[in-house]
Amino acid sequence: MNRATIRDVARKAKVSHQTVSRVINGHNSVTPETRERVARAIRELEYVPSQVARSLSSSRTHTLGMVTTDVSDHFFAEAVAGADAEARKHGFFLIIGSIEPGAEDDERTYLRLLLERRVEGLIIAVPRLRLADDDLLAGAATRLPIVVVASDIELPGADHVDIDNRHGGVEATNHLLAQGHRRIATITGPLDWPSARARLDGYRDALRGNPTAEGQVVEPSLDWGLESGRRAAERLLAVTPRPTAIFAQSDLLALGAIAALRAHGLRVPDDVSIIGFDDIPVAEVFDPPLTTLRQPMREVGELAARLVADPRTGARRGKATRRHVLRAPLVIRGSVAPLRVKGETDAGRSARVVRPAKS
Amino acid sequence: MNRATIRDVARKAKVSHQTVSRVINGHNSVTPETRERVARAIRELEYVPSQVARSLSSSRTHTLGMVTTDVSDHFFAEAVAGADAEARKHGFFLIIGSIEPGAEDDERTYLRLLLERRVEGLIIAVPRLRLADDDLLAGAATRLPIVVVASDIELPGADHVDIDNRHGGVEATNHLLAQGHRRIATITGPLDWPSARARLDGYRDALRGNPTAEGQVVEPSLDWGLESGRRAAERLLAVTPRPTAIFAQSDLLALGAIAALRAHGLRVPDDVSIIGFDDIPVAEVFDPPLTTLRQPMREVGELAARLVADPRTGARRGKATRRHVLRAPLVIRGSVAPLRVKGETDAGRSARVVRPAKS
DNA sequence: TGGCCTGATGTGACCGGTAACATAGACCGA
DNA sequence: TCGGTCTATGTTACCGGTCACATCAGGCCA
Repeated sequence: MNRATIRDVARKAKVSHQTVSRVINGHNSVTPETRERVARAIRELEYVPSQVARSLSSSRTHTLGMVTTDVSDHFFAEAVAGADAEARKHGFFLIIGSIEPGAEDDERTYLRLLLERRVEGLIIAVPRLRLADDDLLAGAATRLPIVVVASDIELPGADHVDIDNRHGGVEATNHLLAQGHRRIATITGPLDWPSARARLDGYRDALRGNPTAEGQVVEPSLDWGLESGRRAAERLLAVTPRPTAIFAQSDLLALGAIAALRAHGLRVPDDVSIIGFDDIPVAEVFDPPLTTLRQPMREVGELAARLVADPRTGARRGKATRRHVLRAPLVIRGSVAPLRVKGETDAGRSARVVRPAKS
Repeated sequence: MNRATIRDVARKAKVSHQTVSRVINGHNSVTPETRERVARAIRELEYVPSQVARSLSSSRTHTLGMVTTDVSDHFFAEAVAGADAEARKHGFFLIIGSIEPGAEDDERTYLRLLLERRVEGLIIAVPRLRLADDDLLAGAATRLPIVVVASDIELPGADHVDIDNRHGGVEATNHLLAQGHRRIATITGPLDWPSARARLDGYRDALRGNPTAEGQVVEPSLDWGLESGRRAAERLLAVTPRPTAIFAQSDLLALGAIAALRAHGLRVPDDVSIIGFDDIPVAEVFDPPLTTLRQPMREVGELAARLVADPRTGARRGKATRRHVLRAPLVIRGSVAPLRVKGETDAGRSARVVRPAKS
């Protein structure tokens, strides 16, 4: 047997289908007896209203779309969780489209599918978005609220939510400087990610702001993972003079680097100080506990969802871009130590001083 | 201006709306010229077909629903990612409903919402599901394919996908036994999770299977997290004689425990061996690298999605329950060491032998 | 007692597609 | 030359709700 419809219920309760609709939607002008009769019919027929039909006639889907980079990345998983929770608070469902690494041409397909489903708002959390000048996206921006997360594309009418990565980069580097370090390397994320570039800019800002710093040592990575951190650290070990501190742009990069250093008999933080970026759960129990910058990922997702779900934002459609930037606070633990001035080694080596770079 | 409809396109291209429909769906019997004319009209009007209307008339939504425990949990995030990828391969979209810890009464609401959206299949990954005898769920099971993940509820007609937790528990414990350990404690997950109970059963099986083992020391936790692991380890430190090895039912529990032991001056694995369960990414770079059982979480999600999306499975509707169990292979790293037989301490203490428990 | 307002309920159109069937030429073999 | 078949296209109903409006019975007031 097929699903019961509103008319089946009506027939059974001996009322019109419109009255059933009224009962379902909790309308007031229905007699208690009628209401009860309809309710019973609904129960007996196991009637479940069709959101599909409802959407078609009311042209409201109560659905938000979110396109993200692979959700197995902790950052995005948290953002999705936050967005989902917030969306529901506003009466929306979240459809996510998680883009597999490598299948980036999915973006457009996804966007299209979401638009076909008539989502009422869109969250785009794809840092390496190549849809910047896509007409599909631009067209969408004129008819529904869009929030862009962690990306620097310019999309007129869309809001942007991001971490203040540049400031984070400055803070991380300054923390190392404040501990007396002067030869500070950085392991960056993939430089086609805006966040990686911004953190690198912050690192440079901080070094430039401190005349005693000894210039840049930049190790870019291909991804944000452990193995990349390990490899980057291996390369840094070959640098002379060896840096005394490392700013790793993600916690996984930091942990990978620590593992590599340990494998070479170097202790953290005694021999090399390391600061990460993220504050993933294990950062705290690692040995040494990782000093890092806490990214409020969940809040990013929540804010994004609030912005698309909130009618006041919707009204902004087509207006100028607005940027919302969340700070990543410094969390001091045990992977950064003051520079040892054992009267030698460091001093001896720093004879070859590297000038701070211009750029 | 409002969204263009199929009839607007038809008017513009001077054909009937049905012809437009044919073009959209790539039907064959359309003249190339007509096709081109329609395609142009579509482009000019920026027409995007409405999946909503399409679903209503074809009664196909191409949507799967997945209800999960909070996706910020690594296990479920991976499962969702796997399910999403697999679903798309079969031409389905995945709507997830992530249940916040604490708001477990959401389950029913969620299920209802998904059914209202006429999902064509359902993945239920809520271990502590209290919907077992819910008529809503039972009714759903008769009309659409359902796969239950990591839960032991009996749902006639649904497939079950799970990790072989009991066997995993046996393997973990046997590995410790094989290294000479006899006093082996376990830190369990929350015991209202079937997986936690199954792993505990496995632990018991293994101890019972080895007559020289010295009985059970069970420390249940309230959740799977670091802090719980830490606290459980604290409690284990008070046990005399102190266990020489610990089977922690999750990696986070294991890492938390290691942190606590370290804080008390005990070294892992020299003083205490620890084995985890999960194989989260950082397990490998931890100090010591964590010996653990690798849960194929992504595969679980993929399999679940395949089962609901595959028409052959759909045909099974209403049939008996089928169970699919995936093995969690042992990953040997550095947190388990052979029992030191320093000729004393251990031997001395083990004077007070504890009989293996009955249960 | 009639007119008007209000609350409860019913009627028919409509949302934007698809499905089923109808129609009109073109081609084709007998 | 004619009926049959095939191809390209059109017509109309229908999916299951909501919306706007119609109707009808009381209650109230002048």
